[in-house]
Amino acid sequence: MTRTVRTRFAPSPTGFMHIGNLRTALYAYLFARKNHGQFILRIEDTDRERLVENAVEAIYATLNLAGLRHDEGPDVGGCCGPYTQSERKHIYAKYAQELVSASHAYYCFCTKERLDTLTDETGNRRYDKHCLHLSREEVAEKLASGAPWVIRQNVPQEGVTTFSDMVYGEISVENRELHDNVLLKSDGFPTYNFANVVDDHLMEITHVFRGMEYLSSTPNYNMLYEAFGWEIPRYVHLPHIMKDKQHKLSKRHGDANFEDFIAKGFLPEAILNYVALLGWNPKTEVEKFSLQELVEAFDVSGISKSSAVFDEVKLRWLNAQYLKELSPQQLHAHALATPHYGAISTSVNLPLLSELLRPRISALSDIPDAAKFIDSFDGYSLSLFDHAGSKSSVQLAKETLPAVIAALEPLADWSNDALFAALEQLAAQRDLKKKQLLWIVRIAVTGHLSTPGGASEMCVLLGKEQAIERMKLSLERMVNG
RNA sequence: GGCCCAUUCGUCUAUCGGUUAGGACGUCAGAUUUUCAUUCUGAAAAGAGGAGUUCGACUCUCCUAUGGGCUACCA
Repeated sequence: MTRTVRTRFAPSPTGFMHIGNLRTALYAYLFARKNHGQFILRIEDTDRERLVENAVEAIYATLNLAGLRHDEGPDVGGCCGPYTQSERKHIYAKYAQELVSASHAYYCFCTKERLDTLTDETGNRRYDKHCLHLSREEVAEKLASGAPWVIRQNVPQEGVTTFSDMVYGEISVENRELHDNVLLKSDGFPTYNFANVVDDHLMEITHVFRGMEYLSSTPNYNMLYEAFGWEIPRYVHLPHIMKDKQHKLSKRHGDANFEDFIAKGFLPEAILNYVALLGWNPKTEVEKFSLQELVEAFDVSGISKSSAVFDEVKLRWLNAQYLKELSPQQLHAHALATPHYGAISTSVNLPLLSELLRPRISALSDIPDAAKFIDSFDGYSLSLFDHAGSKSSVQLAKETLPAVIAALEPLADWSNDALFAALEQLAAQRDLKKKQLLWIVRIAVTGHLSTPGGASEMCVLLGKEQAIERMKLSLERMVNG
């Protein structure tokens, strides 16, 4: 009988959520959901020096934003709590003792100075099992004297350990390459190596999803499982997400965390979708997946072994796909909720602006640039009127603009249709190509090469008064210039 | 240095011994268009190198190169 699938996401609260972590969480979540299992959140706060305030809250917030609901965790409880490692300190101590009793671990009293002498010429340090050979009496004596101690794993130095990973397959390591890792630190907290094994077992984790940096230490974990007589979980090691071919995505280099991308105006579902595809292929040509669709499509066999470079350009494309599917009202709501509408003067029809912007931006942060013409109009370069594609020029603009103003000023109906009809008619009258005239009007009214819509749309957006005024100003500059 | 892992278009990837090596983003060129954008069509673009195994290798094996990871009382 197979056990219920249980996966976990076990971040340390050392800052915000970076993209690699998010993907690990995603895969663990997808796998659990796909297999009707449980997804557990565990906080690994055993390194007291690296704790960052509010980092736990940030983890909850991010998971929530991403829609990765956990079934068990510090905030929601569950059968196998507590889910914060610092609250489980006594548990690790107990299990460490158990290992000591069975000679799978031992007390070590070596000082940092002694340890430093163990560093070889290549800069490597390898513990020499010095304290393993202490007699029971000597250990008791040192313990009683209050000397600082740690508990180390007693790794056999002969033989080979082989394990199987669901992504990387069979991997073998010579035991003599393995170290007597510290299990329990002198502050009484467990190391990651130890806490992980104990917790994953106690929390009945069946599938361990984690970065491939743990591949080399997996034999150590397995020896621990074996020493306890516990069932070894299935491993799913994940390739790294890279900034470029050489460098891992790291928060130290600035970007690359989920919150930043949200702030830049990417939709959570687009980020998740993109990240899911980095290192995993769904075996179809479809690229757009909702979270639910990812759950259905997810399969470990599609995870690749090699690392993937994070490509923001493709993320932008995917995000644009999501943006286009939003209704104008939805996009408007999104835009208003971000700082990107902050700088835009309220003199224009903002909902209309949102609608015009929708097919033209790939992230909400594109808005300020796209809407710049609204608040910066003076002093644009008149050479914008010169455009070969539409056979337009400053000279032509100078000749035509008075007629445009004359035609539009009396217009009572300032709708897009009415404006477009009027301009079309004017073009015919003056024997101009529609394109020529529209180019002139659009530039005259916006002063920008690229705008979120055509001439008539820009007139509607700005409103009659401002549109006419801008045309007059543009004309004035041409005449005087 | 030692050990572990990886290597297909610029990027993400498909191919799990026999394909004109496919798709997507990006790029470029055309078409449509009320600018820009969207949309549509098309093009350029790849198996790190070398030995094997095989009738036949991108695919299997080995070597080399390159890149990454581990080698902490960090996770």
